[in-house]
Amino acid sequence: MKKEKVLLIDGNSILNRAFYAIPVLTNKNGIYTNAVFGFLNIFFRFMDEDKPDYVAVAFDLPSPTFRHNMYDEYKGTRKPMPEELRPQILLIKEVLKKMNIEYVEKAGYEADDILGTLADFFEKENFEVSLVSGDKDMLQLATENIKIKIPKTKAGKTEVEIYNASDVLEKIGVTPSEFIDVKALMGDASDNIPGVPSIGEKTAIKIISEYKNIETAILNYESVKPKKASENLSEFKEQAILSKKLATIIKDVPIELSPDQFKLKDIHNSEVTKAFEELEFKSLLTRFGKIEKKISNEFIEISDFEEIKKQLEIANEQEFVAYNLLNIDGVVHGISIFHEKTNGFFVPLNNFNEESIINIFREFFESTIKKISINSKFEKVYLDRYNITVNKLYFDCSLGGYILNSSGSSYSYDNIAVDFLGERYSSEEEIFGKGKSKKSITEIEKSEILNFACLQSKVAYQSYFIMYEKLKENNQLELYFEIELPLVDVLKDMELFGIKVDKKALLEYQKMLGEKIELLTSEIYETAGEEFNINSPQQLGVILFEKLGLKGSKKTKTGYSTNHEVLEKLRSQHPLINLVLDYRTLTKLKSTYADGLLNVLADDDKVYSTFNQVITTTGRISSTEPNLQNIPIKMSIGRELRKIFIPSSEDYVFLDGDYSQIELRVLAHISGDETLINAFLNNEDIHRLTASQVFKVPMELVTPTQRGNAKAVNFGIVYGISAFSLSQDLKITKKEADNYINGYFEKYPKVKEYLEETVKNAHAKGYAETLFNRRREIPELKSSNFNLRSFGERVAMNMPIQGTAADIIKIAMNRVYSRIKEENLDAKLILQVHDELLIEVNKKDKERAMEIFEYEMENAFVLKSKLEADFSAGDNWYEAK
DNA sequence: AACCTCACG
DNA sequence: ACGTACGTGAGGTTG
Repeated sequence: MKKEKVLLIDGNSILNRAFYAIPVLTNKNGIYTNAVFGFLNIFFRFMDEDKPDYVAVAFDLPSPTFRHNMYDEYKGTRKPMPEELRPQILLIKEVLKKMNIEYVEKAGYEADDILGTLADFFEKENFEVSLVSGDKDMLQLATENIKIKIPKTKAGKTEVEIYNASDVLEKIGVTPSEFIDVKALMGDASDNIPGVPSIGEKTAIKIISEYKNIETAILNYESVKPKKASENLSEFKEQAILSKKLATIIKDVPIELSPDQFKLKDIHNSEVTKAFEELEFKSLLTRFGKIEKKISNEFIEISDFEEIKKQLEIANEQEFVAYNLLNIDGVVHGISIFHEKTNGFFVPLNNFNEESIINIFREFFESTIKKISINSKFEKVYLDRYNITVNKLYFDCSLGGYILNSSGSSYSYDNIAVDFLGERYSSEEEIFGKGKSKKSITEIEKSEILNFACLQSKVAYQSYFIMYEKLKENNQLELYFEIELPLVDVLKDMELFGIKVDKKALLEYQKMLGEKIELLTSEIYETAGEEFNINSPQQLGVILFEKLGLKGSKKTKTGYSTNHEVLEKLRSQHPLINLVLDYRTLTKLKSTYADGLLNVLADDDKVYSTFNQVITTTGRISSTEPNLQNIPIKMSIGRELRKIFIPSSEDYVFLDGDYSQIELRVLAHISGDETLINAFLNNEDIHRLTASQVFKVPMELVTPTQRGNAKAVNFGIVYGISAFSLSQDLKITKKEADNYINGYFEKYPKVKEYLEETVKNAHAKGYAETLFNRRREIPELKSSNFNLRSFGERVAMNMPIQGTAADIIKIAMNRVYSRIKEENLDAKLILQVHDELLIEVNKKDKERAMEIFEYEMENAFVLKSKLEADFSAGDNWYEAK
């Protein structure tokens, strides 16, 4: 007969592990839920994988009356439990009760001992036992019938290490019972097992595998190696014996046990569903069938042209219609449509029918029906190749999700469905896989593709109504409809137009770099006395700090730090350093920029970047493939690269507009600080002014160093300043940095007030916001972890400043874009670099375009501190800036 | 995939 | 006492 299976769970250990693996989560009532959520995920994973018939969970329950025994004395020094975790112990127990899962606790006993007792009991009852814990200590319990399973988080995925008795011997090198002695020798601070000094895991395993137990090892301590271990083994033998007692998990906790009480029954009941809804565990609700919809025949696939036309006629009568282009890695495989009057339909595309089918949809796309979509910029860019302009794109759900909370990881339909509909559907990754093993669409069952495609437009349609209400409630409709949605078209045109590259010049630049790098490489090998991979920080570290013995190394997680800051300090110690620094500069330029740009250069000698509108937490846009927002400018050799970016033909020139100090102006405006506002109104040199204020010298006597330091202070203020970081940055003492900051706040008191107010507000509301009501949730503020909380506070100070600046330039982009259209100018907005815009214009329209450009940038919004920008024109990006 | 480094605002 | 700047994207090495 097949053995019955029991799943034993180390409640405290798994809850604890889950707590630290998942960022702090709360439901809308502010109840902490991350540990419970993580626990349940692990629990259900083992339910699915092991399919046990019986389940038991063990918890610690220390008893106050036990305080005086030796065992508890050692427990006294354990760190207190974080405030966010404590209530979750009760919570998980409540949830387990609702799921009819039996948990076991006994005053004065740790979960370990209860698990030992349970495992032993079930093994004797002839069960197959799985024991899940985050703790290696459990390995001593492993037998051929008791498997210890340890979940480990690797790269966001949970992998499980499984050990039976022979696995322990194979992987650790000792038997399970010998593992007790290993642990006793090495000790464990968190369990307050003293161990034997100087013996760590490696030595302990070596000793025990040789002598089998502590007692024998002590008897033969003279022959134990290494010497230090031998001495300590003798000197601390009592401590070693005591450690063994502490490390031994007991198997006879006095509890009444019968298998029946642990038999699984009715986990998926309405009580649990209610609890999960309350806790907002939407992804877990799926398994309870409540929300999950096994969609069968709900959606239809259509290929017949006449039928498509008929369906589109119905769509044409609706007020709102959601559509989706099924996009897998940039390739469109079909179109789905959803609205009130249908269940949704999907039209597959292939190379042969694509053009004719899209032409059938043309009328729909160009019609005045209000359209709802998820990733509309991609779709607009795609449809442009058929010369289709989507009209009345009314709502884009990815933008909606982003505005409602900019810290989301992605706004794909599955995430939107969970967040706004409380429904869980398979993500692209779940269906197709990822990386190398990503499946092609032909490998997926047709019905699944049908579902996947139709659900996207269905989710878009249904989410729209919910998002709209939330945007309204948050006062974000204007941000949505006046700023973000119009920007889709601006960015779309920027992506479509691209930017022209002087390929010949770029190739020359690449060649020049290649030659210089080659020379430098041999020079470096010669100076170092050997060949090594200069690109490897590890190898470079060995050369610098071991072979050459240079002083002043800093450590990273994996070895020596060799970053610019460290190398800079070493400059004078060895001629190799300068060579390496130059090498770094040149290889960076070559691989990231010269090679990188050539790799993405299209046949028409243009690069077509993608501008992502829903990535950053502050409201900025980002640029990828290629990233055109980090083209070198600070160093002259890098800056040269800007000469390769040119207008698309001879008749055109670049116009460049660059906001001056937009973030500090925003700070002046929001805080209302008169000194700062007046300085900006008079276009004073703001860093000089700050220097004169902080260092108490007249403006004209400010030294370049003072100005530089003041500039760093100004930056620091915007980033959410701390004296420590400022001192690091300026290489001064913390005390001096403190003085700078105090001096700053003394002279700009309203800034101080504002920053304090903002942090206070963010604490109260849980989010920070810009002048235009863009929000960023900051859950870190609730953390009991000092670092996380401090980070939250810096973010709370920075986000409104960086974000408002981002809002303003977006407004400017929209206006410049529409003015160019209205006045029919032969001009294109082609680039945005956070505080800078680049326009390409036909020389005939240059003057008018410049007028509009200047006006719209500087009047995008009225700041008390004024918006100022610098403008110039040129035949390439280098000249135009 | 994680980490380090470095380009920009 | 804690351990730090804010926001990005890309290329290279390494386990």
